[in-house]
Amino acid sequence: MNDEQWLQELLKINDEEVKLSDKQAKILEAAIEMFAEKGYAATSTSEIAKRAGVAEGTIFRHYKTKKELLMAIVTPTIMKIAAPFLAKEFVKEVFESQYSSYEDFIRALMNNRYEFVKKYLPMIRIFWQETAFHSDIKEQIQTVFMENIYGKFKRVIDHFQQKGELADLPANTIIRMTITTIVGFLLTRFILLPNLQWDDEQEMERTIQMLMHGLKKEG
Amino acid sequence: MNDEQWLQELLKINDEEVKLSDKQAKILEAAIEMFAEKGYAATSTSEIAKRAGVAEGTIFRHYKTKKELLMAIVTPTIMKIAAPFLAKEFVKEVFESQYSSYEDFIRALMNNRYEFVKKYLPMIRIFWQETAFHSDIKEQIQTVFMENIYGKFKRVIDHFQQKGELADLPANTIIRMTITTIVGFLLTRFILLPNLQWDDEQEMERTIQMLMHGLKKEG
DNA sequence: ACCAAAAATGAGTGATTACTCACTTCATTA
DNA sequence: TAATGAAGTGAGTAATCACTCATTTTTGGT
Repeated sequence: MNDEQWLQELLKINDEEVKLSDKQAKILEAAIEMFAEKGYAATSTSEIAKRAGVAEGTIFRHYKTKKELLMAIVTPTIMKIAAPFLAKEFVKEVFESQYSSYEDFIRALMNNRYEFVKKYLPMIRIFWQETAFHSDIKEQIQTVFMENIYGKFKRVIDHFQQKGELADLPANTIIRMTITTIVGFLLTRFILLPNLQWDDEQEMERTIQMLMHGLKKEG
Repeated sequence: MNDEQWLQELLKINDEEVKLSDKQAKILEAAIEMFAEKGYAATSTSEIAKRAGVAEGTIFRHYKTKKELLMAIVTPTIMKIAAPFLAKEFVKEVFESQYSSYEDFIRALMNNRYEFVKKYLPMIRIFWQETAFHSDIKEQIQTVFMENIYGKFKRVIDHFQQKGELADLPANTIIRMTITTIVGFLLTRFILLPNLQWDDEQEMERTIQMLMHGLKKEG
């Protein structure tokens, strides 16, 4: 995958192709790098222009404001973060064929999001950092979660509770604990303590085991 | 507790009393509020001065740079975050009397940190946000963790593993999962989704139960 | 009441900020 | 190849930035 393909893949929503001129791609790349490193507020448009090898005016030809540049990066990425839940056949696949247990489902989810975070780490950094300051980003995330993730996640949990695999805790609690555990691992692994020696496969399997023992039905 | 007492309590290290003039306290209060709301980089010293009801020059009489003002807030707070582990008798108390099980220990720890986060929420926000950008803050946290927390935490886990209460996972893994679970709950509760209707006591107990089932020795 | 030291002030500093705009260069198609 | 619109440019703008310093005000000891 060449330098621009990954950007195009990240930025396209609903398979709409994104036309990016050479300079535009350079601007986005530079902005992603610098926002991730120093944060949005501490990064100046002149720095972005310099790193992108572009005149400062060129940035404002494509994006009316600096904030609009941030949102152009952030908005499509929210969809990619939610990706595993977006497919129409998602629930059906979980129930009928692909995953015979909640454990398998969690394992697939974790592996999938592990690869995603690894690949788009700078983007994740930007979220981690800027969500706190921009309430509109936070709202977008919450909207996507409620409209695309929550309902499907709940049905998966109902399903495995009825099968007697999961404890009779409220679905909200199980969702929270599952996400917290997965996100907690990924953030620790890639952002908080990336320099430790990690045996990723083993640590993920242990994490899954601890989550499953914690959530399984007793008896 | 009046307006300045909580600040003095937060900022003192090793029980050294902190002398804070009226204006100085106002500056710190204003800075904490604004850094928490908008972030360090997006907060100007003139805004801080205005909110503190103080001339801008006064800030720089007490703190040579804006960064020094940030560190004056952050450094003592790191100690408070680590507080439960700092007492000399800590390990002894855990082993001999106070906690008869890892579950009791975790419950006490979680309740303690719950009250702390609730009380000093703006400070926690500042950490959550600025650790990403200031490597010196991150290093301070890691140093305090390694020197004051890690060793004691490990001994507690060794102890309860020998008693057969905890699974034979590596101590590092158990520490990571325990902290991730507690921090995950507190951040979700107070920062990510503070507006949900939380039954704190019940949700904390569920969280502890899931963690303990996840970590207990099988058999 | 007096004075010296400490604290507080706010106008002023040069640097940097996000953003504009008149202009040039490039790409496409007639 | 000439025409046209889009893409790109960079000097220029007012506003704001962190920080300074000469001056004034407050404080505490006698």
